[in-house]
Amino acid sequence: MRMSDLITQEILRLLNNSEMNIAEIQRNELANTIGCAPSQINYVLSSRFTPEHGYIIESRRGGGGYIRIKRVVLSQSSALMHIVNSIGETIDPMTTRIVIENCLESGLVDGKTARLMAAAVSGNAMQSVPVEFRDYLRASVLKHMLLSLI
Amino acid sequence: MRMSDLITQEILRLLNNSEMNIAEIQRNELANTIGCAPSQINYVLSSRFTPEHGYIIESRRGGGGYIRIKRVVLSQSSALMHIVNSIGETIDPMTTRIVIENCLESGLVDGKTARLMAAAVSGNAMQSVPVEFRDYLRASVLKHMLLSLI
DNA sequence: TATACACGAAAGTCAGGGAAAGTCAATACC
DNA sequence: GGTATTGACTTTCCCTGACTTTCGTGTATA
Repeated sequence: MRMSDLITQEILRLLNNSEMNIAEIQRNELANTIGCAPSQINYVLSSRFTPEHGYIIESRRGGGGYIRIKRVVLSQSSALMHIVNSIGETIDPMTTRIVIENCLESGLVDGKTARLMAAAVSGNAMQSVPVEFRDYLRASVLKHMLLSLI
Repeated sequence: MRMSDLITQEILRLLNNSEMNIAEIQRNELANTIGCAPSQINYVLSSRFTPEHGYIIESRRGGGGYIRIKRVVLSQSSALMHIVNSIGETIDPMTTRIVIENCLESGLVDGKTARLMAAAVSGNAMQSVPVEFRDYLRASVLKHMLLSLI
């Protein structure tokens, strides 16, 4: 069995044992008990516990540091997932506006959130990057924001 | 639990017990009851109770000395304006995190909004633009989002 | 009486070390 | 060719101890 699978298994076990769908680990400790390099943990987290997979990671360095893995429970948020998946590599301002308006109308987000997202991907906000990057950037930022709502 | 967390907790407790949002401590005494080096108190104050975080510190040395921590309460819009103005042309991920956490702790934004903003300016979201633009972009996007809340 | 000075009791500063997580490029394994 | 794995290096955060600065007070002296 592969190391990455062992690590994945262990994290899932912790998540299942938790009422709150939260697993908190110490990187070096876990790496030790499993017997792998600490950085391997990062690899597993960044390849299998991404927001796209329905997980949120937060961490802290230094003494008493930790890594916290939250599993997101899919309910009506699968609608958001659907929207996220429908957004490609790039998105133009017009389509962006439509996506946000749809979210608002379908009640997935409230007015305040919609305005916030619109502000984040507005033309004004993106003037500091060259035109050729903007559609990529807009897609990426929009997707990350939508995922954060899950 | 980390010492810095204990100290933080105790100061917050004192602040919450105070009508005036003022906590007054004696450094050596607090260090003693908690069981840490006195200078550790300074560390906590300078890392978690800064003006950026919405606190003002004043102190006095010598016999009968003290440290006074004041929590500043601003109106929401002026506080947001203040934060926006304090953000320059560029902002690095670290400072960004502090700004957003600050907004959260001071109640300017709720948890959901904080997560949304963090997602919008996360490193992951910005991978599609070259490194040299990211700090400019982050500043711009963050400011636009904050302004949209007013 | 008034001034100066000494001394102790606080808080402040800073360099340094240790503990943890993050990053990345190179390599190994399907 | 893509996925795993590692190790070296970096960054962030925590904590301490030695030393410095500031303040109040008591005391000696002109």
